[in-house]
Amino acid sequence: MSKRVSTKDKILNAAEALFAEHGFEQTSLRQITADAEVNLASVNYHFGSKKALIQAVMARYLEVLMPALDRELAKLSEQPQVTTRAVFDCFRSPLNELRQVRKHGPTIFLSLLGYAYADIQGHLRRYTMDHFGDVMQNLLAALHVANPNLSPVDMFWRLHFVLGATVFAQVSGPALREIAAADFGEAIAADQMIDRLIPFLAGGVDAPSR
Amino acid sequence: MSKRVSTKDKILNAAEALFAEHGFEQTSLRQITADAEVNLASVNYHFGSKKALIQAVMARYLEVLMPALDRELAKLSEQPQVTTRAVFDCFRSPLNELRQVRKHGPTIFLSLLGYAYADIQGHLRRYTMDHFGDVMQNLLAALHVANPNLSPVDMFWRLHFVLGATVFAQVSGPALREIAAADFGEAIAADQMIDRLIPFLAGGVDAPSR
DNA sequence: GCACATTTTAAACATGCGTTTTAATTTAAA
DNA sequence: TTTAAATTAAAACGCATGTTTAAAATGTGC
Repeated sequence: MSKRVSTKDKILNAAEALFAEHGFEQTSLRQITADAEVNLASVNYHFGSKKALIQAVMARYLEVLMPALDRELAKLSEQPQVTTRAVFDCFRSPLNELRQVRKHGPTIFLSLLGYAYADIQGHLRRYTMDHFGDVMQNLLAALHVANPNLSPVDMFWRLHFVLGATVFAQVSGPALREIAAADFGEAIAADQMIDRLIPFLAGGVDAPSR
Repeated sequence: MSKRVSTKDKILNAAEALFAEHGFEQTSLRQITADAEVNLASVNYHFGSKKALIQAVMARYLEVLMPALDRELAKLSEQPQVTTRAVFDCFRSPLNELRQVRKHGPTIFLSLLGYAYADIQGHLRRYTMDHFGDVMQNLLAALHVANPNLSPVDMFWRLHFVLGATVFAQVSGPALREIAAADFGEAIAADQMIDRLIPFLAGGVDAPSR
């Protein structure tokens, strides 16, 4: 009944799970191909290199998320009033869409984004910025409308604090949830974290600048 | 005139600079020993292993910062009123002290903390938590006093959002400063970033929880 | 100045990595 | 069914890593 999965997709699926859990550099092609139950050489055959595989994994997500986020931001810009909170709420439905397509989609994507961002070598940073640059600009613009009192350079930094809090919480999410469960006897699902995150981010961006 | 520097210290100095710039995993013992101008084997001779070296580098910072931060938090707890902002200001003087001892001390320390925190394998996470656990608790307590309306579990998460924004901004600091300089023609020193960061963090922690 | 412990050095070791090669196999078209 | 292309498979390559070894050099106490 179930459709045959191509080698290419088997690799992508195994790779994204391992990347999200261990990062790009720490994940070997041997782990990936073992998990995917394909031959080691097939990665280089289908993708050319490990770098290209990483970019392909990211592309699968960016192609879904980017248009969705752009749509939400466009919708928002038609509103008479734009609050910081409303800007961040624009992320909710794209991420939820992603969750429907892929169970752990948002978690994986944000983890990937975190690792991509922390990537010093920059080949991924350049790649993601090429695809994310426009959305970044739209985000900055929307946040500026919501917060005209903040200087562009202040907003630039705050947007990166936002990104930092987000991806960091996501990357260390499993460990943190473990600690939280032990300390508070309360399990926190990944999709609940964004509910905790958004108020924090909006409060940070809306804060007076000194 | 200048004192002879021991091999051990030469290794520690070279290691911390490279760790802060490239992370723990991406830095090889060969890079470290080349920069330190010592023999490759001396790392294993003096420290036993790369893991032990990493912990020794962290320890040098923790031993300076932890007591200083504890002192500031204790001083704060004697005040009649405690605000979230005041809690975060407790970091200023310990970090400045660090800067006087080591020129790029705060930058390096926060970068190290970031890499340590992102470290999945956990040997460093466990190590740093052993040394940082008490301060974490004191921080949580102080923040709870400043913000009694927030539930412990909410505070737990927000503290980690804070940590995320901080270390992330620090780790990607060089690249971000580069972009900022290009986009705004404005160079931003590392020690000015904390002035931008603290208002953001305080605003985030003080935000309503939904 | 000698004997012993400490430290430094150079070389090799074992392991894991991304990649390439070459042959076997499967797939698809004629 | 035959033939050519696409894919899979196993093995090896070249390189970088952390670590270990054993000899040389240096320092130290008597």
